[in-house]
Amino acid sequence: MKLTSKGRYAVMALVDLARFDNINPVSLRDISLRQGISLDYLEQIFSKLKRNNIVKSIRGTQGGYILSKNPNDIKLTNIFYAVDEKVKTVKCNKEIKRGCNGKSTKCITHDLWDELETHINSFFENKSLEDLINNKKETRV
Amino acid sequence: MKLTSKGRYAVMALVDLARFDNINPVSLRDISLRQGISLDYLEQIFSKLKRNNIVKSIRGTQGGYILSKNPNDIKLTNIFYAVDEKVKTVKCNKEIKRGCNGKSTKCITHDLWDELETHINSFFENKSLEDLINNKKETRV
DNA sequence: TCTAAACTTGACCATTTTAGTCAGGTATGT
DNA sequence: ACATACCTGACTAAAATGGTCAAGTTTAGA
Ligand code: FES
Ligand code: FES
Repeated sequence: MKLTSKGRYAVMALVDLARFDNINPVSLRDISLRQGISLDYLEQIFSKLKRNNIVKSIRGTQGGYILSKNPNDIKLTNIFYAVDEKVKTVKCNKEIKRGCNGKSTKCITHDLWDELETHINSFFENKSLEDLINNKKETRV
Repeated sequence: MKLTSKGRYAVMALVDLARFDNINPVSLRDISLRQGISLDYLEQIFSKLKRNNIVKSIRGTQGGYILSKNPNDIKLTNIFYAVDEKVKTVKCNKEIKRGCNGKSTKCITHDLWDELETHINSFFENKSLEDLINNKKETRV
């Protein structure tokens, strides 16, 4: 059960972006340098963030990205959804009315995993970008 | 962020085992058939569970496994630890006093991921096998 | 004593996912 | 014009996953 780089980077990059003023666009090159994330990889991530209306892009010299909403309205859930970082704990496909064992009944641990999924998602739903930009100072490990 | 089969199967198998009486050993073959888990794979998992003192083995005909503790004393945490299903959300290595960026400071999202890790682990710490064997009836999806 | 059931161990492997790289573009402010 | 920065799609090495396979050892029961 681990967080992938895509989700981690997406949040990192957005926090970085949000910490700078949201009038002047921030270039991916800057984020790349500051956070140590590959520029090419960031581009992939931001294309998804843009498609999901989390950031706006401004092309050309002096271009970059800006948030398309208030940091308070961007929840981790939205970010993760945008970059396909999904929480998947049950094995079965809930769409199909069929358990992971192929039977029409749920397996003996289905409810447990479902509860876990809800538990994890609640964390993401209750955290916004705003919550992450307040403590601006980097501190010692 | 997803749960791996090893962790899922370990819990499934133990719930299955715990539902049967814990005096007579339950064979992996039975669990395999009931839960639709590969026997060979189950053997790998149970060897870990045994090393971590969660189950006891009884060899020979009529052998099998029994729980080595009261279901109430077996938390999901213990099971996951035994089969190396670890929750890993931070990127850095906490042992080494160094951030994921190589610097001696934490990255801007370190605290967030650390909080997430705690949040997820609390779920596992508060669930015991006992909690999972009460509702014995399989229900419709 | 023989045999079958069941645990034990370690090596092996195909597939999928991850975490990127690379190679081209296109738009735009100066 | 040209440098900067976004945009797009293809590609890939390495790691993780989810097993399988083979060759044991132990022990109950006929
Ligand atoms: S996880 Fe849903 S039926 Fe098994
Ligand atoms: S996750 Fe710990 S420093 Fe980045």
